[in-house]
Amino acid sequence: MSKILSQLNDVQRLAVQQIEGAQMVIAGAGSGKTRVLTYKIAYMIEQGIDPFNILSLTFTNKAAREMKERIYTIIDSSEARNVWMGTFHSVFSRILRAEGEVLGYPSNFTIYDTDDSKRLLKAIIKEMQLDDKKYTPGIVANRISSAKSNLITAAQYYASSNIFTADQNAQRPEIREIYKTYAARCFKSSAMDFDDLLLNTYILFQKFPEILYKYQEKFKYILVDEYQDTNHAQYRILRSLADRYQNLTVVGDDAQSIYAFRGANIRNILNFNRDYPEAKTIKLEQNYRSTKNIVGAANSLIANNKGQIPKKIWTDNAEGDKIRIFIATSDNHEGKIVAQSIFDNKITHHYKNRHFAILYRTNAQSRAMEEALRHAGIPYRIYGGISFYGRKEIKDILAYFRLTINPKDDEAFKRIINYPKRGIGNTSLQKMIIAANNKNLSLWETAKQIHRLNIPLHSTAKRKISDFVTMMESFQAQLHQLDAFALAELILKQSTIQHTLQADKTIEGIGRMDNVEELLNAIQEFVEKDKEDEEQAKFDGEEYAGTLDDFMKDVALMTDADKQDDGDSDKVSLMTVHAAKGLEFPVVYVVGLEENLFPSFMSLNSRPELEEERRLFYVALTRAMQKAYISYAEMRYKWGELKFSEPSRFLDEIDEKYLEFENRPTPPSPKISRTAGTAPLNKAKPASRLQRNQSFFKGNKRLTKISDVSPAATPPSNLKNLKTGMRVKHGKFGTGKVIAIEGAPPNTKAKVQFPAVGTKTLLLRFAKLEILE
DNA sequence: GTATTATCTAAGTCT
DNA sequence: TAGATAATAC
Repeated sequence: MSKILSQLNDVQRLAVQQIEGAQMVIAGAGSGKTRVLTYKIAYMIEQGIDPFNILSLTFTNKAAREMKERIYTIIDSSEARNVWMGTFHSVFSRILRAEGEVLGYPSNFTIYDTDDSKRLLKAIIKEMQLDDKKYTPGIVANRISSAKSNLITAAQYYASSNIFTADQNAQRPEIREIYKTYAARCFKSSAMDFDDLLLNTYILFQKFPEILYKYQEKFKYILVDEYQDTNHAQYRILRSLADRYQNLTVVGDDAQSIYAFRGANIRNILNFNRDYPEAKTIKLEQNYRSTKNIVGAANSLIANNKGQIPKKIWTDNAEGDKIRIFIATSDNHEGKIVAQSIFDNKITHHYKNRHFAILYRTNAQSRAMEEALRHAGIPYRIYGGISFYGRKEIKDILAYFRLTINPKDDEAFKRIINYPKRGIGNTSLQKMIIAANNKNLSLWETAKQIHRLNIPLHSTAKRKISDFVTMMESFQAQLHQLDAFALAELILKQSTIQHTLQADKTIEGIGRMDNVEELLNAIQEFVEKDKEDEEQAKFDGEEYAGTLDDFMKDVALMTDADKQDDGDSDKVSLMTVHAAKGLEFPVVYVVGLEENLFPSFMSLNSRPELEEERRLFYVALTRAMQKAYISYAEMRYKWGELKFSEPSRFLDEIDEKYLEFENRPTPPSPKISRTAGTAPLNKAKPASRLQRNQSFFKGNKRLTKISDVSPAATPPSNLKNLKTGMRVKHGKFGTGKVIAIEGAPPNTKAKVQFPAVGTKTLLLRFAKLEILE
């Protein structure tokens, strides 16, 4: 038997050996899914299939990189580099850069990230003079995004009476206008947003059969990871690509589908056999990752979902410890408990920092964890949140790069026309925008012709604008003369960004400078790596010159997960459960298991959404190899307010035999005097499990918001008893006297007379007033 | 046009 | 709480 096959179990081997035809692998958590994919590709190459004919779509670019490396070692050859491997978005952007011309896009098109899209939408909404309460960029962006994910173009959206009616009913009839304008503006700027990468690829293949044919011939073998999370657009593209040869392997687990919110359609995996009647289905049910307790707990949890592909996940691994549940008094306390537990585990069981992960539902929860870890001297790394490329200082610099590469990029233009300050303020910019829209020009073209166009601007302003144009043109001229690093340095200097940043000696300023350094390092690394690859690239018939536009190609698609690990870093990982998909850790802490948080309050209205939350928790639990901990806090800061929370219903869904409740530590919980009657949930202190079971979930009645922290709960919010005439202390204004109280909670305001600063009206919710009586 | 201050408002997950 | 925006003063 081939060496490759001998390293697999029977079912895995079956999956690997079937090269031809359609195949669906249902891979339970920890069942060696990646192993199957990796070995299958290795095996295909070993069997003589040309790696150039293989397309492998992974969930992150990092996963692609790691898979390639593993294939190198399995087949002991560098042939693996010729496999096309990457995320849907990165692979399709590559195709669009090569072929997009027929759709009217230059190969240097910009990829707008969410931030760019929302800024543009905001500008459009403002131009159209719509009510920005009804039309928030977020809501509109979601609407447009889901349309695109379902392959509905702006024109189709506009023409559909069903959609229009739906929007009308939602009090947002203008969305079709916004979408239309938005699409036109993006096109004019030679820009695509994330969804466009899919939509346009689809259109490309539809409209140009000869191009589709070319890629069908190229990708005779297609493998897709995390198939349960593909959306309609991805589904349709795959279908057309695989149509000719039907050699399509999809791997996934319906129990781990957690991306419905961005259009993932679980039916894709459920209907695979209908789409490909000849397809073989293979189920990987043995879990190699986790202990019996963890697998058992996860199984008992997920059993609460309906309508799954039936499967029985089991394991041969050791029994392991029961899952321990920590009950904390507050979010900060939760952080301390987790940090303490990590500390203990390190000492007693000799774990390294990198063996731990802390998983949470929302990014905001990371703060309490960070603080506690910092305090305990435990190094950590946060994935996600505001990613590196999302930082303002980085985005500003990237905007220079973008405008250098694609001068039509209006969002980049707006970002940097007055950064660093060069005296072209908002008024001038607005005038330019109006002129640009009237003449149907990009802002760049408008700026270039600023002297010729009839724009009511002062001549000084015009001169400053043309200075800016001259500077940018000098960068553009260097684009293919200098390598990325040299040009980046030049831009930083000439634009005076470097100078501006260096002048800022505050801690944040230094931090920003550090980030810029890091960006430069990344560019430097890229240039060097590119030089190494140059030979190979030439062989591929591509031009890899290590220039800035090369560097920028993938930046927008880069996520934190894709970032190279900074060497031998031994750090605890902090991330959302979503970000943890596909990863595993010896010890996992899942924190914040509270109603309205996990499951999220957004999901409580419908069964499908609740089930998705449950799958999410399932994903979280199954990341753990040896030990899993779950925690929740009885009180948590939300929206700047301390709120009571309830243990998550999911805790009760796990079979109790897998759980072990920590003795409730008894720190001096603040004395709580609940006002009678105001608390519909009379169980702020979930003292016993029994009590919780009886009370917290009755039918599917949505829980009343638990917002009324009673007056005595915390000193800063001890303000319900505030009366006129009282003396209070304010952090900034000093002591003063209350002269009036107005408004109803939560918007109660107090008028306070401060001897030092005069009368102030303060929102009690925010002002930290202290009563001095 | 810009710097500073006050006020508002958002907080779900991601390519 | 923190970041964004509006209002204000310069």
